[in-house]
Amino acid sequence: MSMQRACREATIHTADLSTEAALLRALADPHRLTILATLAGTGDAVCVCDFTAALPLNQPTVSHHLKILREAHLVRAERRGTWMHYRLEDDAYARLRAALDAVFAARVTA
Amino acid sequence: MSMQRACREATIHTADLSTEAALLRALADPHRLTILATLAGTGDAVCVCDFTAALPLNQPTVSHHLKILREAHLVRAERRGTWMHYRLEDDAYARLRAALDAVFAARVTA
DNA sequence: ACCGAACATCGACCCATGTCGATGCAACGT
DNA sequence: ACGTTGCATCGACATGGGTCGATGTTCGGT
Repeated sequence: MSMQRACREATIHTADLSTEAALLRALADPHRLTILATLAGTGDAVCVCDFTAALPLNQPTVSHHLKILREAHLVRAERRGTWMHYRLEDDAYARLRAALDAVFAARVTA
Repeated sequence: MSMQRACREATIHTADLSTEAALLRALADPHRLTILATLAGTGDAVCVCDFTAALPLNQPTVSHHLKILREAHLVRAERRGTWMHYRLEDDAYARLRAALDAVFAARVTA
């Protein structure tokens, strides 16, 4: 036998990462990333009309993406008269960082 | 007029984030996260047979997920006789961190 | 050379998702 | 009260993605 009999057994990660996957799935779209980058760039609330004007999407599609980000608790909506303004949730970046670390800082038992 | 006429214009982020979205889309699956967490946890190469044994998926599906991670340059494959072993790409975590920062550290023009 | 084992690929299926037009709803002004 | 405007929701459609069985490919052993 010139080589070992079989591959050594490896300990498969057992923790459930479905919540992290759900959070990351909210990022898996270029238009949603553009929305988030805009909110992060201004650091302020942005009107929906600005997104519908700038993005190559129709208004219902923009609302759809905003809803996904809202349900992922990455953005928050607030009324200002007729207009809706969206801003980043304060812990958005931290929660995404934590999700990444939950995957890669998984040096558990060693 | 009791309130301002319209919402102030906001500068929409113009940079193309499709590559970042493609990278993050490779993460948007709980089983792929489990694979990555296992590779990060062991810090070594892991045999495909370990994944097929531990994951609630059939062998072709595991190969499919590994292919997605491979094409995203997050993992690397190497033969050891009959067995295939996968390991994390060295810059996997850094590239994901960079993708996140490309979105959230977008305080551009100010 | 043959066979078996490990993994990749293929084709198909089904569900999730991005997109849009049409419609509904809420708020403001007249 | 009425119409208008801004946004959300609905229904429909097309595409993409996860999953699996069947098959192909590569390698090692006999």
